[in-house]
Amino acid sequence: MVRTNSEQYWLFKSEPDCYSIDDLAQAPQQTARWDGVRNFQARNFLRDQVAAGDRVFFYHSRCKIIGIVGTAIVSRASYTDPQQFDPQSPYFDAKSSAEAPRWFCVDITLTKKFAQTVTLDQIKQIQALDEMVLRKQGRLSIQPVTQREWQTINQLAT
DNA sequence: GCCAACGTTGGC
DNA sequence: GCCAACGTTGGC
Repeated sequence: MVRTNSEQYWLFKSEPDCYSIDDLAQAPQQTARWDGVRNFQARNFLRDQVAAGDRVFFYHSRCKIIGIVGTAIVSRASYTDPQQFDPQSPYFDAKSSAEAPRWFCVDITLTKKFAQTVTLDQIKQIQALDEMVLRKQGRLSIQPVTQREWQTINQLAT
């Protein structure tokens, strides 16, 4: 994938028991570090593609109401995830070093919490969303979204 | 909480 | 560099 000048769209997954959109809403400046990503494909997106100004769907997984719960904007482009160097952290990685860091993070800022979740059930029923990465690669926690998918889901949310 | 799918690790 | 074993994700 080639980086273009225009903003790009992403979907970030989180288990709400771990970190929910309400946690983001209550964070200082409604901004949080999106860290702890420990999957190489997701890491590559974070490190190489996600840019400041890109738009993000906030997705709740492994919970009662699964789906997209709101939107955020990338407020800081990728930097090394400090938790990989902290032996106390669950995200510590002994194989990583300052010279060759393995893991990256970005900051996101809340832009909108949807009045109602756009549920996975809904997404599955809409033909325009058949090609979403979400539908094809269930386990990828950072994934690209097309402009058409972005618009379709935003329309559903209003 | 189960378990299928799939990513990662490590012995060979 | 293959692939079995293992660990994790995430919908149900």
